[in-house]
Amino acid sequence: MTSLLIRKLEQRDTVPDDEKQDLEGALARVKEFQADEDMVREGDRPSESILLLEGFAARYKLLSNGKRQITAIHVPGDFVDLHSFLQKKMDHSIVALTLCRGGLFPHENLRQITDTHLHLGRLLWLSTLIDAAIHREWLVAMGRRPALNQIAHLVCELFLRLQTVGLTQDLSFQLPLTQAELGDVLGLSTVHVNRVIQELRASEAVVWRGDTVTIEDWPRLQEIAEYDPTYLILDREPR
Amino acid sequence: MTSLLIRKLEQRDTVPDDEKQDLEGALARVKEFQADEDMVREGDRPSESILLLEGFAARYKLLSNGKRQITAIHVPGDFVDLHSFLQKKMDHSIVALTLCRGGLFPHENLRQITDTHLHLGRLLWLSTLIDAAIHREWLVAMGRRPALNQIAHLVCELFLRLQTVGLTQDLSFQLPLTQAELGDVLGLSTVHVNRVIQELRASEAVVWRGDTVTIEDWPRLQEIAEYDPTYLILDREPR
DNA sequence: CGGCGCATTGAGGGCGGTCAATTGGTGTGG
DNA sequence: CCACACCAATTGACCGCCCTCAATGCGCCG
Repeated sequence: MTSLLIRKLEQRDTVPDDEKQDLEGALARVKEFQADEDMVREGDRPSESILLLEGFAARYKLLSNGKRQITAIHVPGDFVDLHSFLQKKMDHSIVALTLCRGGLFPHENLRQITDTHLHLGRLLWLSTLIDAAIHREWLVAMGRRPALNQIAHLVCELFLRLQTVGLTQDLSFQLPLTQAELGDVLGLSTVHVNRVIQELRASEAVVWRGDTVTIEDWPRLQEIAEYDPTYLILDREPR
Repeated sequence: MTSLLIRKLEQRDTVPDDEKQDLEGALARVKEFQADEDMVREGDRPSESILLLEGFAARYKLLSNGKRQITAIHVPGDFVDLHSFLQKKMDHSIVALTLCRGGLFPHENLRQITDTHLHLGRLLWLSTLIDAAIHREWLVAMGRRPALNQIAHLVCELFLRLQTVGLTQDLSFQLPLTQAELGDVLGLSTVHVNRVIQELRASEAVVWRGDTVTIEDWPRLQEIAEYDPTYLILDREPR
């Protein structure tokens, strides 16, 4: 059940067998979430953290004016709310964007394996640091990049993150988000997302039809996005 | 030297004396940074992390078009680059916004105290989670709030963060950032920052003269910002 | 076939950007 | 004590990216 998470961790460091086994053992049960169902809600005090096994999920906040901002997109292999282990009270909600399966890790189990395996604990810490690094990259994109570059940046990021967990096919991947949801990610209106996607298509860097995104010209896309993947920490070294 | 950090941690959990002592012991030396001097640079692989003892610092990224986005503001008591302990390679730079003093914690020392004191390790993990929560809040503000609300939100946040480390006087605090730097924080132009600050003054929620910001009407300011401090995790409980 | 959700398009408006000039405070040298 | 430089704050004019409102297409499914 934890193979995608382990694959993600092994991208950054070697993971000994005993750590893998105890990690697997810490998973208590699997729960299914319908599309558009909240997996965790703002204000909750979860007693377990959810590892996304299948599907796409998003962290978000709602404002009083009815607007929504998505602050993270999660793909299989990501812990969607590992931070609740120490943060205790949720400051935002998490929604299943598609049908999702989640592996539940009781906080007491997480406590036990991180106390036992200090190295594994550091890798879990690292995975929350990667989340933070992605947040920063989105901040840069939202604050200082025009919409076309911003959306190109998102495509680059999702491609690499999905590739890490084996969810790409050659140079294409499934992106099951509506344009309205993309707008909530990028801080744009649905209408503008639509126009910018058309502009991206016109650049011929990607083919984007329905849920399928295919990168036709990676150098060109990377140039539009001014993309540097350092923040994803894709190098394996002792941590 | 570590009193402000300890104060920050004690806001979230009790810190036993032996943890305090070993934390203090892990600080190797103190270094001074001039205003506008980079404390750490993108691409660096620091062997030590810096605890900000005095002054204001900021994490930022530069884009090829010459624009800059600040992704975090750090105040005394904050570790500016604790994440480099596990992340190894810096994906962004950190600049001293004012004259700063920083306490240097060699990563080997951090490794030792987090291996020895699992609880202290969790508190340091937590402090990086708070950084991430702040990133998310900024994402919401940049993506979905108009500039006036966004800047009001920043004022609320900085007031509470500075209050935690005792750097407020009653309802006012020093904010030694130029309007250009605030623009880089908020993703706005200098000109617009200026206009929005004037608008905020006109609301009579704050008095903002030079470096000094005084909150005149907290409820009104909080309402403008739609401010909920949950994300700062200001409650003390076992972690 | 009709309903529904999502993508797409058009028209018009506003928030925030750029460019450029002016003000004002502070520090320095004559 | 004043001239000058310098930096940050402020203001004005104009522009454009992106927003809102609203309608239309389009594929899927009961």
